[in-house]
Amino acid sequence: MKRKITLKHIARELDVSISTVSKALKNSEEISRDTKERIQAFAKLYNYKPNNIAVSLKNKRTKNIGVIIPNIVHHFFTTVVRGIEKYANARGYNVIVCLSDESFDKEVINMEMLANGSIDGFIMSLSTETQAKNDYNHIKEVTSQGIPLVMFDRVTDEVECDKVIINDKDGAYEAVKKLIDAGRKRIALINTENLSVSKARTEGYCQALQDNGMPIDENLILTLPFESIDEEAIQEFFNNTSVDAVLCVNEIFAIYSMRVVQKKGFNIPADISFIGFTDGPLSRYANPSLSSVAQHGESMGAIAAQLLIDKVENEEDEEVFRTEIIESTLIERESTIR
Amino acid sequence: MKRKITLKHIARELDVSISTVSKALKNSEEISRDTKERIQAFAKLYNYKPNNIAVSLKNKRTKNIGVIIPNIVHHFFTTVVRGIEKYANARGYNVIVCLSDESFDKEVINMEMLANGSIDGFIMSLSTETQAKNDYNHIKEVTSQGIPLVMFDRVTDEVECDKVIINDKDGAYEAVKKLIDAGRKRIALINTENLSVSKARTEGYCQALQDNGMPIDENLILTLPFESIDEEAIQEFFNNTSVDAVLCVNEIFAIYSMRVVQKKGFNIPADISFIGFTDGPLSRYANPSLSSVAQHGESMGAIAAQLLIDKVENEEDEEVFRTEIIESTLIERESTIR
DNA sequence: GAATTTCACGAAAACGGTTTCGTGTTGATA
DNA sequence: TATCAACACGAAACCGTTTTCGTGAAATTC
Repeated sequence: MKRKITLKHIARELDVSISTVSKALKNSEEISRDTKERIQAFAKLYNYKPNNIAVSLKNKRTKNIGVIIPNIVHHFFTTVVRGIEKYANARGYNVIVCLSDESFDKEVINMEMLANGSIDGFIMSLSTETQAKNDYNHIKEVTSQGIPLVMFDRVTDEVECDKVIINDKDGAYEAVKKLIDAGRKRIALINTENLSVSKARTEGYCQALQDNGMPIDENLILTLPFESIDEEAIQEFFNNTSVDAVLCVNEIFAIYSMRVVQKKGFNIPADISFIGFTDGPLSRYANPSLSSVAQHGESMGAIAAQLLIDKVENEEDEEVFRTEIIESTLIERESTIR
Repeated sequence: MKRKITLKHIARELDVSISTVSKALKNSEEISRDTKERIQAFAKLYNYKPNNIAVSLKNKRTKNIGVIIPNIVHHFFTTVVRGIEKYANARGYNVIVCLSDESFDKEVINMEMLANGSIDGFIMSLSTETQAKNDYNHIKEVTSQGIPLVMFDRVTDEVECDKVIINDKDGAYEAVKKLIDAGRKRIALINTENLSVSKARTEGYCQALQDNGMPIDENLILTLPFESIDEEAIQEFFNNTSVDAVLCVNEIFAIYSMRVVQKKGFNIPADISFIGFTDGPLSRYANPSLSSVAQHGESMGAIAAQLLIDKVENEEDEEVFRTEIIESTLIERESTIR
């Protein structure tokens, strides 16, 4: 077991001081060419790499960014993480991923753990529980310490920070508009409680109906507790409600609903059209494939990472916060008529 | 912006030494009850939390574990990450996730970055490129420095370390056995190049055929470059080959193949049965739903994390390496006949 | 009352780097 | 030959902890 070599070892071995070694490895002008070459050669030979922890302590920069998401077994969030990772890595940062598991308490614990020096900044998306509770003190605590934060997707006005969101309202609006233009009259919405994004999508849905002189029928809206599928509720809904199109705020609701109506003998898209949110593998490989509002998670992640790292590396912290809005894209597939 | 408070601040404020503060906060017997109470009250009031970096430097323990996976937009890997996270968090560890993106170079870079003090140990699954190249020097380098490593799923005999795998061979064997028992005669296999798991599954497939007196027909085996679906190859395969059952080494191949044969007018499972690997959402929500060999990613992650942390926290590093084998489970759904 | 413990705390080293500043040597300049 | 800048390097502080060891004062023992 060969132990990691340190500046001290090199210094002792080459009979120079630690400072000289440090400077030589940084190619400082202060050190003579001869000495630098000796030291650099030796360091290379023994594969010297500075200890990240020591550098972090000294520089008060960890080159780590903390990412807190509600769930990682979730296509959209993974695409975001991938975007963050790629961008952050390219700028020399590592990503520490923590899962809140949709729980307020875990979100708090994770933030506190990471806030004590482990990271230079946060990227996060709120847990459902936090959004339901509407308690953001743990987040304010962190920002008030001067730790940069970027929120994405599930955000809140209660916290002042950079944000990256998709235009959920527009995305839903456009989807519903498409359905209306295709002649659909009874357009249902399946949404979810508490979630900020679900609210925005619902607004877009309503707006589109209104703008086109169609009534908003509460009976056409099914609100489910959360992404865990309440199969009975969905079946009951389609038993009692006649619809010719459905907008779902996520993939799962859509896929499951499609199966339900297919089993009831309806044809998709002839009888009922479907549009979902989150353009994941389920949408792509469903049968029929599902038209979906793409959220562009990867660019969302990249932009979030860029905002964060720019802020981290920018000395003068001008207190100006930006909200980047990413346009969603409707991907049309077999579940709707072109 | 309230800055983080340190031991030094508390010491100065309360007119004691730093050591006294440190000990008092650790409830040391050395410090008088009075002083301890004063210090603890003050620390609580100002919400003192030790700086992780400083503690890490001093203790040579970061309480971070590095996870390197080929891809995060991938159901199986995310379940593993979730298992790791949950277990690690419960034991007070953070998880730094790095993506190799199936690239050898990125795998190397990430390992080197993390190995310089950022983490106490690694959990990883090999990138395809690494498995194809068969070059594991970057990994040996890390283990030779005494950094504990646990490999999962995509592992290699070339590196001595703890491993967690599923019984891929048995999983495939059992699946094929099920198909044979159901009277299938022409059982195809769609697998992938280079991947260790794909090889094991292929062995299981062949073994099951042999054990049941059935020939291994090379024409019934389609080997695809990687998980990116080569649609043409699949279509061509089914155009030229008559089969009554298909085993696929992943979900995507299976889902896509099902669509191909459905479009050709075959009924699943009456005409052709399908079994995939990785029991993800695609399998669950496919139409028909796909029978699949479940890999139990979450327990895999948890076990990997346990092996790692046990090793990290175990002083006497007895050089004994374990390979945990997790039994896979065949989940039967609509794509096969019961 | 002197010697010895016990108590409660502080000084300082250490972790592994970075960085400022000081200093001895050299060669050039007046 | 005295002066001085340039050069090349080292000493030491510092980041925020932990931990060992030392020590003065009080309490105990003889």
